[in-house]
Amino acid sequence: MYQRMKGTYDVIEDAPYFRAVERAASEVSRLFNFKEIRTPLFEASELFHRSVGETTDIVSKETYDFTDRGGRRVTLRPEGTAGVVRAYIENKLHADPRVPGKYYYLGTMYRYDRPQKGRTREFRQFGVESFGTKSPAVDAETLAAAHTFFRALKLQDALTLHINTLGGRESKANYAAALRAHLEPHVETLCADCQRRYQDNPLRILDCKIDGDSEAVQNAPRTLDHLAADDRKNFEEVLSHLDALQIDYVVDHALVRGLDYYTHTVYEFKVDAALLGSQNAIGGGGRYDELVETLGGPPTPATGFGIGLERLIHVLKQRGFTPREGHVHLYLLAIGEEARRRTFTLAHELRLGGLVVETDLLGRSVKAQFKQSEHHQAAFVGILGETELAAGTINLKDQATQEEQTLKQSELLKTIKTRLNGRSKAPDCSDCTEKGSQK
RNA sequence: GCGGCUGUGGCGAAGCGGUUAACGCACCGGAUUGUGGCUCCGGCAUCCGCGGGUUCAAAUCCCGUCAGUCGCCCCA
Repeated sequence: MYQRMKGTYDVIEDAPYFRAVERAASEVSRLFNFKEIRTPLFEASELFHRSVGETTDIVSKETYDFTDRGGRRVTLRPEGTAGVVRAYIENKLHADPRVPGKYYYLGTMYRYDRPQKGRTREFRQFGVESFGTKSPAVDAETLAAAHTFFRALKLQDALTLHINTLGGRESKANYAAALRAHLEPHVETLCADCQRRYQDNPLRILDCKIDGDSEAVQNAPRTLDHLAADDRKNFEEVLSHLDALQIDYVVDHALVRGLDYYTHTVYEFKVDAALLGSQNAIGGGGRYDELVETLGGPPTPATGFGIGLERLIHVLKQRGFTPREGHVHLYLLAIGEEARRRTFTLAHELRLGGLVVETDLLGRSVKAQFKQSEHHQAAFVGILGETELAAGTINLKDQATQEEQTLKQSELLKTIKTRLNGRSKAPDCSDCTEKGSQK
């Protein structure tokens, strides 16, 4: 038997959750006027290596790299930003007079990681990118979009926004140097990973789980103390914009992020560890003012975030969120061959009228047909036998009340719609009435 | 990339070396050929993730492999 590849899974029962979340994402994007962009699932390996960073965990051990039949080095996208930036440059979107240029994406990402709770090799993200300005208001606007998205899913009080700033290129470099100088006498005491980070990317030592609590790291200089005046002002403006929007946050000086392209504002959305196992980040993002230029475009500051959909859904489930499910409105039950021929065509007519209809196609016994109607959780069962066939009527049984009435087949559609809409709880018939009214 | 645990029908789960693989739920058929959900009767794993080994004998022991799961690293 073939089985799915490690770290992948089939979305079946969860499909309604994804639909709900994706719908919220596109709806929020519409409100904030982010245009949808769909970029390829794979790109030249070089693109990700250059943008994400050669020494990052993502590139050094988690990318899906392969050589295609033409000998090209190809990589399945591990995150969304690099591809969007590539498309931004290649399609000359910087020429668009609407600045900032605002885009959102929804799609699968691939990381060759060891799967565990909240982590698979193929996963989905909703992300947003805003190009063309350093304005702190834009950072705040993207965060407002994320906040609105979480609010739409009633998740805003389950998450905490952790935020920090790395400063611009110079501040970042100055800080890295200061950090190195501070840690120099302690290098020997650091874990093996951090000894490597000391060379490659000292900032990452700050959020190391092993050394993060050590005295040397605790007493390390803070990013804020090494910021250029402008950088500090910029960060303060982001925060004041968030205050103005009443978006809560925690300034977290140890927050560094694992991708090299970040500058200035960086942030993560975290949930209680208990909800997601050891994974507590549901999304993250920040500013990447150098990346567009690094990848060959004109100097273009930008900012954006990515949010993991399956982690989000995991939290939604734990909080009791249930997506609206599809319901079968009517199960048409036939007694006898002649009647079966009629239910077959009747089902079609009613579907054209906007009802969700099931009927027996296998010649099942009456008892078996009733069982099927239960399995489908049909709101109504329509029973058609010789008598009804001759009279042009049908017996309509309301599964909620068990009441059965005989009515004309021609009145079925109207009767069912009326009664479904009059019902306080599900089944929801908004879809069928919309379609019905268009006819 | 590293470590722990796990893998028996659609699902849950017993069996842990001795020969027809418990049981519960679900499902299917019948009692009841035009009205189901209760009850009763019957059916439903040529086989215990896969491959190999040990043994007279393996679902049960060993090795490998695949998958799941949890943790580390890191991130979504």
